Amino acid sequence: MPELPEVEVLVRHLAPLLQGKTIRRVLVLRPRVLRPTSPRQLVRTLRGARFVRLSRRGKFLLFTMEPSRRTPAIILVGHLGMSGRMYLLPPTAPLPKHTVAVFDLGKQRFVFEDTRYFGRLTLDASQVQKLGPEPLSADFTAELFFRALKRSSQAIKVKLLDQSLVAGLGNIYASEALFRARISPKLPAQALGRKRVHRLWLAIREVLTAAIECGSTVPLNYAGRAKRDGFFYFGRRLETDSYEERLQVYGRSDEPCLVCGAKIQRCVQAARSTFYCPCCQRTKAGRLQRAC
DNA sequence: CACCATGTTCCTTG
DNA sequence: CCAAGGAACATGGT
Repeated sequence: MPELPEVEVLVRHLAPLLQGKTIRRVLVLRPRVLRPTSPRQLVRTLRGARFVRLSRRGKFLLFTMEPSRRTPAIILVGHLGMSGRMYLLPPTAPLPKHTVAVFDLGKQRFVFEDTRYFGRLTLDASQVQKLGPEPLSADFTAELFFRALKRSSQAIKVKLLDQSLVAGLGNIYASEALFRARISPKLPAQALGRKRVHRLWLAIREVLTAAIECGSTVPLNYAGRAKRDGFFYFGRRLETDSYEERLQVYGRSDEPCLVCGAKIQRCVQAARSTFYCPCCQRTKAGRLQRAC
């Protein structure tokens, strides 16, 4: 369940639950997911360590740990990949099929589960340091964004997935932000003028903020086995009432645009699906079109 | 069997 | 150096 808002909501959920807890035992079931850290290395470093702080950087979770021995401060880095989940379970509960690692905390167990094993749990922070600015921080300015885009001929949608440009956008919110900014995903990044870049900059921040707000409002079941769990990620506030769609274009090909009614299109860019309204998100600045 | 999937990295080709 | 395309990683759901 990745992308910045999901990670942010998870971090806020986990932080108070882990705060101050000591890891009594470390169990690693999928060593590959730790790379380049070895299971032995992880066990040795984390056994006896205490959770001090949990934060987020892009799509990464950063666990600041107080070491058990007189060693340098520890940062444990987590990434959920496509299907990663982290949650607490009672020690008696059976471990899920695709468990990567388990931390024994005494009365509870902290579980990292990841069906596809694309995630990461490691002591290597090198990937984190390559990240661009946090989109919701003051570091991410429209001017900086404009200058970075000006240097790239890549399609803007593809560029938005570049974590060194801005950290945390993924395939869903990239499409959503472009729709909100009424910019075609196929435009070369450098073709965007200041005005559009500013609109996109704002749209990115709005889309992410709204998603975090939505996820924070809804009771989420992190450990639940539910297939289509009530993750705000998938669009609806709750499966109960409220038709309020959070996602306006993603996954909606052939459905009507909520603004103009035109059919939402799907295309493939960099081997990933992009969703957009061909009418609201035109390639050229252009003027009104009948369908809109 | 086919196709799709929230992510990232690596490789080849031009 | 850049960009694009494909494959890889691995496991599911529809």
